[in-house]
Amino acid sequence: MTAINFKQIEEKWQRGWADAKAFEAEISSAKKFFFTVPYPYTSGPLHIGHGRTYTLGDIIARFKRLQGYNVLFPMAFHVTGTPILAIADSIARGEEEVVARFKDYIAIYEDADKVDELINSFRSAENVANFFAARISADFKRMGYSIDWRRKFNTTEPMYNKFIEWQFKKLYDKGVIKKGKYPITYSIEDDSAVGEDDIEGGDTEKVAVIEHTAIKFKLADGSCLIAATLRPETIFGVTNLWINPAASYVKLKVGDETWVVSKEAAEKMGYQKDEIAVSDETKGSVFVGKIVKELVCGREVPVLPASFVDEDVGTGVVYSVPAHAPYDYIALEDIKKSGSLELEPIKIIDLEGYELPAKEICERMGIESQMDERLEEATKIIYKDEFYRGVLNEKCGDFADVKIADIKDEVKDWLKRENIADVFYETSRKAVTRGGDKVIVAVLQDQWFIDYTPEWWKELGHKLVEGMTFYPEKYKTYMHDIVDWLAFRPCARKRGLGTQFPFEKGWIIESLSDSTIYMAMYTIAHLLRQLPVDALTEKFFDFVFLGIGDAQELSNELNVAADVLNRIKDEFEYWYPNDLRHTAPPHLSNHLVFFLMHHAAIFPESRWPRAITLNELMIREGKKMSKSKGNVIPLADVSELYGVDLYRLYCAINADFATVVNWREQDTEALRKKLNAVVELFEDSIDAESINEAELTHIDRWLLSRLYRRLRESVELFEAFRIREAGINMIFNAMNDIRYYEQRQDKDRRKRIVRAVIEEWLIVLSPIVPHVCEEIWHKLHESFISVQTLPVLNEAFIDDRVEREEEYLVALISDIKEILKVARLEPTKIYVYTAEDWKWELFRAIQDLPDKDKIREAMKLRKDKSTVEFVKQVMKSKLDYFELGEPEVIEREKKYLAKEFGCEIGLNEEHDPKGKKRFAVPLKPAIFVDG
RNA sequence: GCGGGGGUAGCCGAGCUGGACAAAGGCGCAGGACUUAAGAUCCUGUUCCGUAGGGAUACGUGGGUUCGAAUCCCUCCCCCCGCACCA
Repeated sequence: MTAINFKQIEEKWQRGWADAKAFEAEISSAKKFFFTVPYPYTSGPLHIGHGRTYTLGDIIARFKRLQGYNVLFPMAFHVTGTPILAIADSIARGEEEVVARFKDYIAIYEDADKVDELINSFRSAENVANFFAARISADFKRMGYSIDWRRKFNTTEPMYNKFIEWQFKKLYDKGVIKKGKYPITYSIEDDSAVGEDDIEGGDTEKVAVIEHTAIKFKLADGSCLIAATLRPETIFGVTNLWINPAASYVKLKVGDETWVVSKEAAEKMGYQKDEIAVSDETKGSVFVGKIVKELVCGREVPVLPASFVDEDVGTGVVYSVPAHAPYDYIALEDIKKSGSLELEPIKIIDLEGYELPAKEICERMGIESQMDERLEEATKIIYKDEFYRGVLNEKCGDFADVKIADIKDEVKDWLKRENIADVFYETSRKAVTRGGDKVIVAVLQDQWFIDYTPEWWKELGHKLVEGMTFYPEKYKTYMHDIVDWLAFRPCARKRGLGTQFPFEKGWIIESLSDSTIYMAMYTIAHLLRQLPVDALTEKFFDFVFLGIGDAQELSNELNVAADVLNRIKDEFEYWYPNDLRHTAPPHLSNHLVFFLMHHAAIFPESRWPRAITLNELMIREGKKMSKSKGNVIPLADVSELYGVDLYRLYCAINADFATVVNWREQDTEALRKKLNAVVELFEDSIDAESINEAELTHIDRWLLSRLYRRLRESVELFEAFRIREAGINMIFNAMNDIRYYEQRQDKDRRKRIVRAVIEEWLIVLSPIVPHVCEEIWHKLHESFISVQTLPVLNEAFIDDRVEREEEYLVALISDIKEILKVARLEPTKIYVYTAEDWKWELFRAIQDLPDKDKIREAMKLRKDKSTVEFVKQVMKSKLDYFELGEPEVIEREKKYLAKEFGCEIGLNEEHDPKGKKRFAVPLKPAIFVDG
């Protein structure tokens, strides 16, 4: 027997499929199945984790093909957005880390001598995108995915731009494209918004926009010192303000008020507020010693100096609550040490376990200096504790006796209403762009949004979700929640690759908003290429997608033949809607919900998506895969390292959709052995002489029954997307059946039995491991297994009786073994006693009765003490009733039993020295061992 | 915080619409078969007790519901994930 060269057959059949155009889908009279997975973003190589989703997708597509569907499984590439641009910019700037990373990426695919030239070309975003798009499509071909590549496109192509414009016009007409204010992370230097990809370390440590409350404290001259805080509820406990004497402060004209904040804060505010004027720069020391009035209770408090105040965080002014803020407490102690100041903390929060929380936490942690880094930690502990467990006390007016967690927002809103406070946005941490410029928060005054809040839209969304199938099912409820939660979403940006926003110059459509109904493009992409871009007008898409307008009129207008227009429309109408979208749960609250909502808004119900399946992610050796950990295996290396079919099998079998797959080297080895065993079994059996029904023995029939049953179950499992169970059934369980058979029979005969089911087996298995199945199939047939339809399984061979007889035998053997083990006997003869007829009769009569009635009914039928004992035994043994000619079965298998135990077997003989016979119940014979 | 998921034998991991569950499968470990040997493969065992097919104890913790709970309800402890404009 020759071992299969996996790599060689992968290439052979992939070429074969491509040459035969096996997966190019055309309109036909057959029932269609339009299947999509998300197009990959082409900013780098894909790894085995990404591969899981695409692989399971391909398995589903292949299975649907077996079911006789005309399957369309297309693919495209996502290019729009900022990351690719950010990468190209970084490389153009010569950022070492990025350059090194992309050199590594190139080296995955290309020879070392080409790397420098290619990395040079990566200064252009387009080249980055094209390079990876080409490599990823090669990867996908190497994974054996059954994709129709003719419909490939990318999201920066002119025809795609036209399509997106159309989509936005439809939404605009519905009145959901709106303008409004919105805080974003922003670079002053670049004069533009910055995303996670633009920020230094943004992928590992996110930068969020945090809303601070900026509270006004009135100086004698009428101007206000503005102190920013995350804990506005503590305003009741303020004892003083802190200011950094060395830092610069400025006056700020805001409306008819004058504010004093740090110079840095003033600059930030310039990006958050309309029309403010800056003047009068001074040092913080100028304010030290002044008295300000807090506007809640009207108390007067002093401004004191503090070195911990950072002019570049918040407003550079902090109000002090020494009872509850460790920083404030320590700073106040310092001041007291050096002077004669009479300030005592004002306690406003009751917290179990503390008298004065800030004081006690510092004492417990041994913190004494303003510069102690542990102050940060102390602050976190107190903040959290007080937030969840703390209650505002009687000093807090209307807010007293309420938990902080429940009152915080109300206090904030009240302060704003009373014009005591304003909003100031700050980044969650200090951050710079990859180019080294400071990241601040800016408030865009005219951001474009999609407004998902209209009632009509929510209703349609829920209706759509309700009518869909989700697997795993739990995601349906979850999706309803997401539809409710979805509100306003910015849909355009100033920067990035993408389609021009049609309603205002200078904006690009944001890259998730341009990926919502793109499945529709697959149906017609290959045909649109033959048309001039100018022809792709709003009316054109209205005609194709919505059936609005007349082909002839449109033909005249666009100068495109009417039959071409009709052909395009037919193609769309044949394939749409999307029957199944397979993806991963992280997409639920963004891409998927937009996908659903936009379909609901734009298309009629008949074009709404039908089903969504989702698989969890993949980790490796128990850890998350990430480029920073360096534990990523590129998809491109799978064939070389493992073999594609092994990888596919692992994805299919290792975990259900809802479970994270753990890629473990040790497990891949175990699975490799298993796959090899299956392949060997097929190869070994394929040439065996066929067997005809008359020749079949009991155990032959048993194996056939098992295998056919497994295949039938597997098909059902596939249909329910339970691919893992289907795979286990056809690989592990079936192999166990065969091993068992080989123990009972000889190997040569096994070959003939396997030969009888081999074609069906291969077909059902082929979605998971298409290459090896194709290889073996071709020893019998010319055609591709990948385009077969499911066999009609020979149900007649699925035989309950045969299987139960075998179960009976297995149970008997295991009982005998148990006895031999416990009694430590070397048997000389084993006596088996089957239940007498009267027991069987009673057994049948009482099997369906509830336990409590069994004895009474049995006694009615047979008045004898032994009846009671027998019924008790039956109840205890919990036997499942079925008819079986016990003596016949044992008689038939006497030889096998004798061989198994190496001694003679006596069946229902008189010899019964220990009186075991009376213990026999139906389906559980009594046993006596001589030895 | 809001929302979601989870804790199962030495390890990974199924089961979780309550009963046949001492709990699938894999790995590991032990013994055996095969082999000159190694590897591969196959068989047996892998909580405790038991000289007759049985019993006891077990599925994070502590309670509860039930004739019966890994599975349902509650307490507590611990772990993981998402929270938006970003692909």
